[in-house]
Amino acid sequence: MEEVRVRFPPSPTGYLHIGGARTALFNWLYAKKHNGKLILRIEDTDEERSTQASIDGILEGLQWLGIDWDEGPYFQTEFAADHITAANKLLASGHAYKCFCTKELLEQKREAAVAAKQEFGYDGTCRHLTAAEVQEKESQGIPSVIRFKVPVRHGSLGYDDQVLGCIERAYSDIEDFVIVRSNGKPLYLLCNVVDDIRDRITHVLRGQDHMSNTTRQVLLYEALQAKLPVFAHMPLTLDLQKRKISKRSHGEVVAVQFYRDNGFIPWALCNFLCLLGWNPGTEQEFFSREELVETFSLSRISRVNSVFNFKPGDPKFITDPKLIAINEHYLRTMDLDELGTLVRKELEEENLWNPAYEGARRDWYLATLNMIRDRFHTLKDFTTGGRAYFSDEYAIDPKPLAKNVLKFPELATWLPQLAERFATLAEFSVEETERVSREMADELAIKPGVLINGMRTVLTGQLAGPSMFDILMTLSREKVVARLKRIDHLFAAA
RNA sequence: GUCCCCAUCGUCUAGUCUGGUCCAGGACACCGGCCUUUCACGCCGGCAACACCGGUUCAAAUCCGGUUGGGGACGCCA
Repeated sequence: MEEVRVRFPPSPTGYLHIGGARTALFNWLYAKKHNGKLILRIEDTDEERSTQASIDGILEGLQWLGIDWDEGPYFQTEFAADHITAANKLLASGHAYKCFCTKELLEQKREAAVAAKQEFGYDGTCRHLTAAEVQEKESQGIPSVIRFKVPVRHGSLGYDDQVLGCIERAYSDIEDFVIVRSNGKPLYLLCNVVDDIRDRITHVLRGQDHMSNTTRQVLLYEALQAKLPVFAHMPLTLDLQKRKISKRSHGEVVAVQFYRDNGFIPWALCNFLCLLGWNPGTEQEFFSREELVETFSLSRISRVNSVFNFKPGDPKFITDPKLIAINEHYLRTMDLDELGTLVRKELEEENLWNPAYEGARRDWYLATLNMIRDRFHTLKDFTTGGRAYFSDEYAIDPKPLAKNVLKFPELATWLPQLAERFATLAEFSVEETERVSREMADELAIKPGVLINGMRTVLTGQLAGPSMFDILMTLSREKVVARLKRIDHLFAAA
């Protein structure tokens, strides 16, 4: 059987956004599923807008997501000769012609047509120029573009889309399109096809915004006498206003980098993205890589555009709530060693990493992550809300400080007294610490919660957290006693 | 103006091809309860949708037609 070869061809004119990432992911999944190859091709033929920063951003984004490619990255501009050769071939075979209409004139005509609410396609002015007329214009030095000559046929052109079914369009509705600029540089429609032919691409999986390109490119394949790949157009991702998402209008939240910078787990993003416009036909929503590769199929891609549920300025959700929920799910269920590696990066960035966490304190490190991960949302929480587990320098959140500590001024003496009892305990265990804590609350005739919650806030800086006595064990007797004793400043400041 | 695609809870979606098992299932979010030293997790429960109008049929979310709505494309961008 023919090898499956798919490609992801971003144009380096901006950062990798979630729509592009999803396209890459679907292609990657399809390649993996069929033991095929994914080709990465940077389509940099727009010299004015392509940037190196964008290329770097796209590559980094894909790598971070874990989407690897088998060939490339190829750069489209490096194959300019192929594109020119193909254009000349089309010219020679009568499938294309030189057009001398100026950009300005065309724009004028178009504007007039729009104003008059008329059709505004190319009118075919240069389509029927004789060889002599062409020669004369060229001798006068008039610049020209090369246009594809759409065949005059009755009926319509169709192709079988793997997602949408049979797509048809009347030949008469397709206008002659430019394939080479007047400066000799070939355009996307042509380059893309020439490269796909050269790269032996068997399946073209891209967004529905390319549908009209596909119709024209089918013509190109035919004229170039190349075998047509299989096409599949996936639905677009829109915002709540049903607008196409773009970094310009939506900001960082649609950029893949945003998720890396905000502590998201790469695979959680992939898992979320795959559910946007695709489903397995079962009620399964979480997939390992292997499961997703196994389950993925083009036939289950939706035909309906999906909405990225992001509300700008929402204080509770920095992005689509479902994406956050998926991230939380992986945070608390993923393999501890893997989590350890991800959290290590976060700790290192904040100078909280201790090499012993990979050695003597490995068990402590993983057990601590396991204890605190249940109520975290992102990897960032390990260095913010979880900071007190890794450093003695941590801030006390003002809200719990007021509610759990300052509200009971007596804690200024109670907590150091409790520390003293901990210090002299024969056995520093969950049971014993709880016993003496409750015992002391009894003696003082107060609710145990006063001591427990006060302790929590002093020891972790937080309003809430894991079971208090587990925290005690994790922190160690020394730290607990020390932290509970030096609390004068908390009251002094207030 | 022309062409193409689409239409189920607030959002992601199952069900549409192969009409009846769907007074429409799951997830997220939201609300309530249980658990509990806190907050989460977890568990249990609740709210919430077939765009509209016609037609076909014993029977329509499902088939057909129309309307409306949304999206995409119409570049010497990709």
